[in-house]
Amino acid sequence: MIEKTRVIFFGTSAFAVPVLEALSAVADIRLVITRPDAPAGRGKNLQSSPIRARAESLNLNVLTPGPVNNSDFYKVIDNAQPEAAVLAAYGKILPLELLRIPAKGFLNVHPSLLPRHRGPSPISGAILAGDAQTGVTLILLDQEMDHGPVIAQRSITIEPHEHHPSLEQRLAMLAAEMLQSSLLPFLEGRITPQTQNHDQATFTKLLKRQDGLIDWSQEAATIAKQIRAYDPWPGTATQFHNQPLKILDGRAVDGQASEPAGTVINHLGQPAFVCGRGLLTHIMVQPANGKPMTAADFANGQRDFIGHRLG
RNA sequence: CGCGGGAUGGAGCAGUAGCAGCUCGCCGGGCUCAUAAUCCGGAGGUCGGGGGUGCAAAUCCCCCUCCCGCAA
Repeated sequence: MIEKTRVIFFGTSAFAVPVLEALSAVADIRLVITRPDAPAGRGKNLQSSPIRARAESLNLNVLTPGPVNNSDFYKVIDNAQPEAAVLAAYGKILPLELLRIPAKGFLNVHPSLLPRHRGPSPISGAILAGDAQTGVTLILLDQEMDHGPVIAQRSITIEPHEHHPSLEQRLAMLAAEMLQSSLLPFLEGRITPQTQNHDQATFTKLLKRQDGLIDWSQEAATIAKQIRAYDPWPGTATQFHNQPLKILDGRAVDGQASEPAGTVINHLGQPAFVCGRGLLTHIMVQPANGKPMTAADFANGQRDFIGHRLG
């Protein structure tokens, strides 16, 4: 039996889980590096990363270092004698000294069609941009973010009303398939990485809670894309009676209204929100202490909802 | 012990001790070429569960279960 390639895996979020599983089938994973447990959720209990949970169930060695830019950590990595490393949604920038340790380099799974949507929120970036297609790119890491040469790339179609979670899940599956089919050919030298066309690079930024506050003066189409891109983080919300009101879904339609942007109006018997241009319809909301519901249901209990101007 | 809100007909909500209500939906009927229209009538609730106090509890006290917002 042939010895499997020794690799180290870096990853944190749920997107990385199928990738880890695929990797475990084709390589000898000596170490899994993920971010430390952190207080999270109601009650502020310590919570493991999805990768930590899955790696432990696969009986893999897991490390959860805080800072990774120190010689002690480099030594640990070096001692594992990795031929290559794979990184997927880890959440931290790795120092160049670390990238140099594995002889075959660090492979990075990035959920966009690089050089488009480099950076920390590529999936949201593709939805926000209104792209018809996105995909997964397997690259080698170099000193710049999402900048290295391309080993493999495949695209998929973004469905018309698709939200982030669905797209992320499909991209994760694609990423897992790609890693499984490309890793060995790359390590055996049968794939030559191709330099990216840096002139066409676009960049995404880290999403903050503030990004999820809806500006009703924007076009309905823009707001609808935000709703889909920011689900579930940071989410999209507005204010109603000084309470947050999450907007979970909505569709942009053409239409004019005399009311100012942010006003809730009756449109064909359903609540609709007036935007800078067009209307938002087919709305799902979630009030501060309630479950998700249609805007029509919400309006039944909040008699002043229609006609109210959201903030 | 991070902070906080909630559970009331099928859905969404009001109701701080004295006959359980509102909007929507549903069923039947009227009007109508038609409906996101409108009119008339009707069904549907042991008020999350258990215990306590009261002449009387959805409402006050104690315990339990479930759900959610903020924060990360």
